[in-house]
Amino acid sequence: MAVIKVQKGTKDILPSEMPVWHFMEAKANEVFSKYGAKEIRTPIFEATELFARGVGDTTDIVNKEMYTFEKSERSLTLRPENTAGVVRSFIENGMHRLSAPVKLWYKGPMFRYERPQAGRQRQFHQVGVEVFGIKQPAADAEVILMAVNYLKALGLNDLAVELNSLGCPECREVFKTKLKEVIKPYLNDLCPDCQARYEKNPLRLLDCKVEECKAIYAKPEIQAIIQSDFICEECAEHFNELKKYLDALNINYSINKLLVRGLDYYNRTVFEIKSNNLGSQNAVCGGGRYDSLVKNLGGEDTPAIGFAMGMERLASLIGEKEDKKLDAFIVCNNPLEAVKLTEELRLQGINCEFDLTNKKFVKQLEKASKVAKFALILGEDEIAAGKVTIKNLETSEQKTIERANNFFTYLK
RNA sequence: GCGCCUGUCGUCAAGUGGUUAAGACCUCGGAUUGUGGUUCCGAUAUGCAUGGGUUCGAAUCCCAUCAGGCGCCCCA
Repeated sequence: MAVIKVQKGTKDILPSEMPVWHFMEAKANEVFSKYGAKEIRTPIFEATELFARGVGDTTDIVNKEMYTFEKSERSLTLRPENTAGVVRSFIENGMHRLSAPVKLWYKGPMFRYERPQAGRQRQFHQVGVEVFGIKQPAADAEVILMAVNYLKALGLNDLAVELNSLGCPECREVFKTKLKEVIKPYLNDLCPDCQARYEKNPLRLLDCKVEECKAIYAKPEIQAIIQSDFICEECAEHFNELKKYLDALNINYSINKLLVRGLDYYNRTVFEIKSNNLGSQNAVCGGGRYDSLVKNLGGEDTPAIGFAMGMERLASLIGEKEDKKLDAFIVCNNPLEAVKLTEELRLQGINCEFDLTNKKFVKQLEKASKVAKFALILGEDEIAAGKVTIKNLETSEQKTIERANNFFTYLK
């Protein structure tokens, strides 16, 4: 019989890995709650159109990476990211009428049909935050702060925050035009990808990793455009304000003029947080402002900003976490007494097990020493006397107490 | 979609053409009929991803397929 295996690019998260995941999830709730954010869970599939209109149909994510299927003549898609879904819910539930800001956080699986590699899977998990209703740069600062403090709470240092401003649609258009103008003479020397980008999404040109292209973009007249502060006065003001906040909050960051996020909905602030310990896929967090998305998806004109983090990447930076041992393992050769005592202890809030196969005493004790902090010995003598012997498996100390006791204080 | 690398027990592996495919961990059983985890003994791959081919002989060489890893692209 052929064995059925996990699908390419997907992974089981095994019991041994769960401590790390519980840790990430608990910290997310803890940290984001401090900022007044509430958790939201949206469906794993949505109308395909949501992503086409939301994420943008010039992006790779929408063009070639979506899991799309038909059902009852509807086109549905497994979510490749969660911002579009959260925005859809925000609109559908009239959240623009809530007192701004509306701060939402989420965690869950996302799906992209890509070639898997280190730090990249087809089903992966993101944890993220979206803040709606505030156009002031204070919101940008707070969102970045939430990301940084969450990473800190996970014990991750050595992370670099990169920042850029894409400007608003108007000034971006001006920039695109100028950029295309100055690059035009070299168009034929660019790599095929770049030639396509030139038309589709000129900002992405700057991301190219091909040496020949990089050399072209390094030319003085092109650098002059790239490094120029092309953004309009209002956008520049917004960006400067943000930087003031970050400085005041002692958040280290660097300006990366080449930072262009791959999703179409971003405007003004974009940021990324990178690690040097991840190999090729080194971004743990990406985010930015998306002031026109809510309106584009049919909602009230509502500014918004958010970020998402890849939880598998976080997990690999956090490393292994020890699994907790059971509080107690019951050593007893009378199965009826064993199951009764075990249930009594569970009602007292103690995690415990007994030997379902009723093996020999020594075997049970051996098992106890592997899986539990304490062995509770309930032998013929103890049963007759209404007592239980508690053995600390690390120190080997043991004492016999009345069975009527609450064991919680002895075992925790 | 493209390039490079890799597939030997549940896990980590040795083996690079010549008899029964090392070893370690895990698991299970025993030494040990109420005192364990650091001791000792034992059990566990008729098979080396799958299918062909070369050869007297293949885990080992060749081809194909499949799977995985890494890199490009893109992103978390």
